[in-house]
Amino acid sequence: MRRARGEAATLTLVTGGRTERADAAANRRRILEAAARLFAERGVERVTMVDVARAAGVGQGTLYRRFPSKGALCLALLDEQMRDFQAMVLSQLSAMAQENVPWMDRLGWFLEALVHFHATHIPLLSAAQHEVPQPEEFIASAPFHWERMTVIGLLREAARHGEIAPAQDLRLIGDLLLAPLHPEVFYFLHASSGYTLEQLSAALRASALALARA
Amino acid sequence: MRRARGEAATLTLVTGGRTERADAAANRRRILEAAARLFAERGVERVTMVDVARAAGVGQGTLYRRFPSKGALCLALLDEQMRDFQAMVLSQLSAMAQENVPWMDRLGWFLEALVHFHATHIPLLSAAQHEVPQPEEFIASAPFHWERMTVIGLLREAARHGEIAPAQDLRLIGDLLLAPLHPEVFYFLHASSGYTLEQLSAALRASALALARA
DNA sequence: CCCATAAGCGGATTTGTGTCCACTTTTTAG
DNA sequence: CTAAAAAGTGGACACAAATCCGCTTATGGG
Repeated sequence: MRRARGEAATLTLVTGGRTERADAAANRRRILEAAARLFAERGVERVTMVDVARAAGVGQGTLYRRFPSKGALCLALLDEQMRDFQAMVLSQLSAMAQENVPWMDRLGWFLEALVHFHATHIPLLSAAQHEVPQPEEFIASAPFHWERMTVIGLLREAARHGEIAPAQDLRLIGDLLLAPLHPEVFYFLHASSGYTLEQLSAALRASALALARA
Repeated sequence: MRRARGEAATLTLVTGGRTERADAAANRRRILEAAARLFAERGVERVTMVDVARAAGVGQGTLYRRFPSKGALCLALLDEQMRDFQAMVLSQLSAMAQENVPWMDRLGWFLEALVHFHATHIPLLSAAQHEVPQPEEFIASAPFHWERMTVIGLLREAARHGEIAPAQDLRLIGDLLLAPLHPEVFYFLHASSGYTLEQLSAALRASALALARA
């Protein structure tokens, strides 16, 4: 497994003084659209990167320049698909703020929303997690990072408002709450072990309360 | 990614009327030893299957006949390395039974033992989980299955002895407790997020109590 | 011991992920 | 407008995981 070349590309984009070229931006768009279509039709595993490049009308070098691995391509798609979800979450949390909903109830709601989002996106989540070259890349990615920050943030606010004990290591509690949402664990729980989404949601809500108040 | 051929080999071994041939058994031994050595020296990722075959003095076809993927080889090694650990666990649980230790304390001890086992075997655990062709193969494997059965078993005994409420869905609680021990999650918690083994052990013990009594 | 059968063998080959680098195109400053 | 610099391109190529199948060997029954 060789050094991921996209790292260099990423650094170039970040440190360069120029904006992204128009042709490159258009190609990126094309690649993402082709990948989304092919993955939805055939499943990630049965689509090769050559397939994606062909469907996008670009060469392999172009594809890899932009997405250093198949896993990175999946993560980029996941990031896009999460945009709407994130907007919905922010909107709903806003509405709850207007109504002064208890923070732990907001957390419970968010965990349930996560369960449903993960359930409807399990193919791409699972592929993203499995296709990244380095094991820890998935958890360190932007989508999972956002989930984590939100959970920990809600816990912190709950503590600040006296709903839970402030001495808790809230970061660790947040991480423990999110562990079952790791794609492989989640797939095992939902698809293999047969727990319903309602069961999982209820369990996470109960966990949040139990852990935060223990 | 083509159909795993080892499935056919496995079925043959199970349904065949014959015992394993002596040469095949010896080759299997040789392969496992070579792999253990090379993986320990260079890390799983830097060792190719050709390296293992050469070191074992067998051909590639022989290697793959026995271990359908690199991940399966890792799992087999993990299974072996877990033997001593399992024996130690059984022995310790026996000793606790003699002393009538509360079941939840036994569970807490087991969870802590798991944390330590996972910490000292994270390279192989991580590789096994990441190298298996199908995402769910790891969790369904024998080592993880044993962990799961033991945790759920201890919870059930705790309920039977009135230490925790029996109405709980103990299976789900056990699964939630084990989620942070999934290799990728565990690596993230311990190596990336900086939680010590003591912190993780304490958190799992507290989780067990909180979840089971909630 | 012999023979038939089934298990087992291995190295050439395939496949998909990822790399390489000479060439092309876009952008910006003068 | 022009030239230089930097971003970007793509298809040949490398590599490691995995497959294939004709050939070999071990086993058990007669």
